Amino acid sequence: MPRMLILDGNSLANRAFYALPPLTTADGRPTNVLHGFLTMLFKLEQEQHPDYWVVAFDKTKATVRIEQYAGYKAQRKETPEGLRPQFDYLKEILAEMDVPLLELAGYEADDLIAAITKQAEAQGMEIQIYTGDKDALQLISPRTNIFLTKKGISEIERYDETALWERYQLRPHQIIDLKGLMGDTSDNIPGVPGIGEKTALKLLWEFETVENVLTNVEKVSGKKVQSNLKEYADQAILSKKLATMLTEVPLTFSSEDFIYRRPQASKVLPVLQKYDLRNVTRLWHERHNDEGLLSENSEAVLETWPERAMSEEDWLLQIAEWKSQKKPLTLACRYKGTGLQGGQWLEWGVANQGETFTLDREEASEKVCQAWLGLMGSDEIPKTLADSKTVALLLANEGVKLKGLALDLSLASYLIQSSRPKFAPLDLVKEYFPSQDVFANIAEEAAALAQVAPKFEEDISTLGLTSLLHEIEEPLSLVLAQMERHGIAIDSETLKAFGDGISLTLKQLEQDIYALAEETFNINSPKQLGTILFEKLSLPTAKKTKTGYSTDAETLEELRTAHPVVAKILDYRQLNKLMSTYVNGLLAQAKEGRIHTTFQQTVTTTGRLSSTEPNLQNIPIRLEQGRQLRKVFHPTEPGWVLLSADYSQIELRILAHYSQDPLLCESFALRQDVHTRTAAEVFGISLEEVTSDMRRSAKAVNFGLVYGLTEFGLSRDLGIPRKESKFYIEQYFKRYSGVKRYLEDVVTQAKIDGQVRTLLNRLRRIPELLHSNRVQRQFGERIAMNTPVQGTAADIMKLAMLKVAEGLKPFQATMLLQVHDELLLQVAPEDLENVARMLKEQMENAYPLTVPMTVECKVGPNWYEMQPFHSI
DNA sequence: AAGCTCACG
DNA sequence: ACGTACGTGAGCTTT
Repeated sequence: MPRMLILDGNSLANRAFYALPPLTTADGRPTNVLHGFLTMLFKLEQEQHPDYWVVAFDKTKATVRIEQYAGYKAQRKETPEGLRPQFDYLKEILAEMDVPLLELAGYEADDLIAAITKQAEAQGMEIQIYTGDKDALQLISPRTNIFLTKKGISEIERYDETALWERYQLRPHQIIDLKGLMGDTSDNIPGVPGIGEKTALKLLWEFETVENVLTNVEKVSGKKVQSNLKEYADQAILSKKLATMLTEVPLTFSSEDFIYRRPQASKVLPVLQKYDLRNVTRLWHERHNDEGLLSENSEAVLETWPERAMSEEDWLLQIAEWKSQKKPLTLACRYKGTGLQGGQWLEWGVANQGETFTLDREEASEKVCQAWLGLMGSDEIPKTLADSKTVALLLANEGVKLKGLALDLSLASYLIQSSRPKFAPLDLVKEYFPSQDVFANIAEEAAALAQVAPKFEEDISTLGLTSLLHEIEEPLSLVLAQMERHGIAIDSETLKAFGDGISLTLKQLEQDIYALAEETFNINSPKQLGTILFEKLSLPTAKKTKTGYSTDAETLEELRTAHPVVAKILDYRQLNKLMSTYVNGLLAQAKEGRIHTTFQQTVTTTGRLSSTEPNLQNIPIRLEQGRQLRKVFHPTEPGWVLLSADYSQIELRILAHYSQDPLLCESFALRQDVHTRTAAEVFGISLEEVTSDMRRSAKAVNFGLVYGLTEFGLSRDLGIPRKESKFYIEQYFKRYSGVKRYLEDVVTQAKIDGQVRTLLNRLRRIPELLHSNRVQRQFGERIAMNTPVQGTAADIMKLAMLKVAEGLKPFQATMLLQVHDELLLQVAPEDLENVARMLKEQMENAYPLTVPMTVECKVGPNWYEMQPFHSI
């Protein structure tokens, strides 16, 4: 079916104008709408592959509707100054892109859209309408879908009849009735006073149309509503009329007028340059690069793979055949609950060589289920999945260990483009089959995954990510599944008691603060707090945020001596954080004495893991009061101990390895305290002469290096003048010129490649390097400096986790948590010595660098009382 | 849903 | 003259 894209130029331009910051050309002409609109258009072009497209614009002044109702759109503000000229720029660019434009004196874009839609439907096209205007929902039909901009313009929500029903329980033709009753302030459609969306919907669910509501007005519940309906009956009818999009326009067009022609670089690039549209230009290039680099085929359409109906006997035979012939299977799974908590599989979709199957838990016999689970636990059947960690957890709930994982498509997609937000099956398929909209059933989902799999494999291979995927990320997902499933033991009683103590102090602090402020207010509200501190108490203001006064800890620390309430607030903040996030947060998550976090493996841009629900990677440690919390984490088995292993200075060691800077390398080779050594070099003194203050400064410099050092950042971190931080940085780079050269080189190369890589070849694209905004570009430079370092640390830790998981097998010990450069295990006391030795050995040698890696082990009865442990 | 604040590496 | 250290997730308030 040919596909037509219709864009509401005015509506989308307005959205873009308000959603985006005020960008301009070098000579000051506004361009934010151009950015927003064109970005969207390019994306649509790439994802939807239109056969026809058109952008409709209002041709204002005397519209037909003004004759009907003088108030119509009277409310509407004048087009803002920054927006008006952009319509002309936009039309100029669209013309160069060969995008058909449509406008007609006296008519709004709305009406043109309605008219085109009607004709296109008659010609049997599929129609997609893009707008921010909900009125368009009235045009929904089996052939026509509406795509509404959600927040800003970057997110789009698709509406068909089903989606509309789910959202409002209305049919498309009732949208005008809805507007008739509730009105629309932005279009100044009056509606009926006192009737908003909720009441209007209720009325329409009962009476279907405005006319029917009015006929049956006596049956309407609610006195006020009823009397308003009577009084404003005419206005309701008129409002409905105003909301109706006109399909009769004095214009005939043929589909020829709207044919999609591929935009020509020779015409488009110059006009993009004319308006300084560097981002859009970059997008243009990216699109063409991507097409060259990746095996995307815009014409690709999924094949329909037939589903075979299966009796119990068929299933048993089929499973036996797969097993004996070691057939590779692609699997999709529907389940209830989460993979982790009481999750149960409901349906499996299976795809194999052009055929698909559905295994339904309700229908399948016990025998078939057992045979199937046998297949899942078999190393000999290669499996392609979209989310192996969840599947592994679901199978573990059935007592089966997932084996034979051949390809995890979510992980593959993450490695190809780590910044891509979603990795659900549909998103994965859409990456190569952009026109795929929904899966009819689980079998079709499996078939789609099976067809997308070779494309992922190909791109993974092209990008040099094969071993990172198959040898690290995929096996790691199964290790993470085990860790999540095991969980970590927590003592809820102690935690509650801890919370009770905090509560008491918190109440007292609250009273003290109210007394000192001489009024009660919400201390948790930065806005109210700001008013009290900076207006009522007239404390000196230092920093401001977008929305008002800044009241963060750094600001308040400055004011500590200015008023006694400030210290109380700082205490309150600290305790309140402990109470809400940690005491209450963790208590809510504890089940049967354990906490099971979820490790996210496809979230960070650098390759690190993250931890959610709850986040166990940010349990307090820096301040003693919060650190106490760690007492509640303990081993699950009586008598066992917790064992932790920390990489020491892993990121600086990686920097040393990358840069081969002689001083930095030597420092590690000699196993010196690296911060003391840095201080000695920067201040030009001997190691013995370094004071603790000098060491502290040097430590901050070392930290900063990894982040992409700036004078500003260092001065803020150390609380020193910019001049001083500048001096430190200069001194540092004089002594450590190898580091300087490396950091310069990595940025230069990143600008050439548009990406950086870690030691294990993990890739991060850095589009920020091409941004027109200098701040953004510098951000890109810091990313280029930081990602290889942070990412390599993540690579090495992941590799170490695999080796440790393997090494733990002979022992009574479990891996519990990973906190970026630390692993936490629980161990039976008789195995402690051996496990600690293995742990240190495997971590230190996971991926040898040119400088030694060191790992510090600690042991204790809980996560608070950890003492250094040196194996013999 | 966005902004602020703050916990961790 | 600007606005900045890198990477996360959660709770709370305000819009």
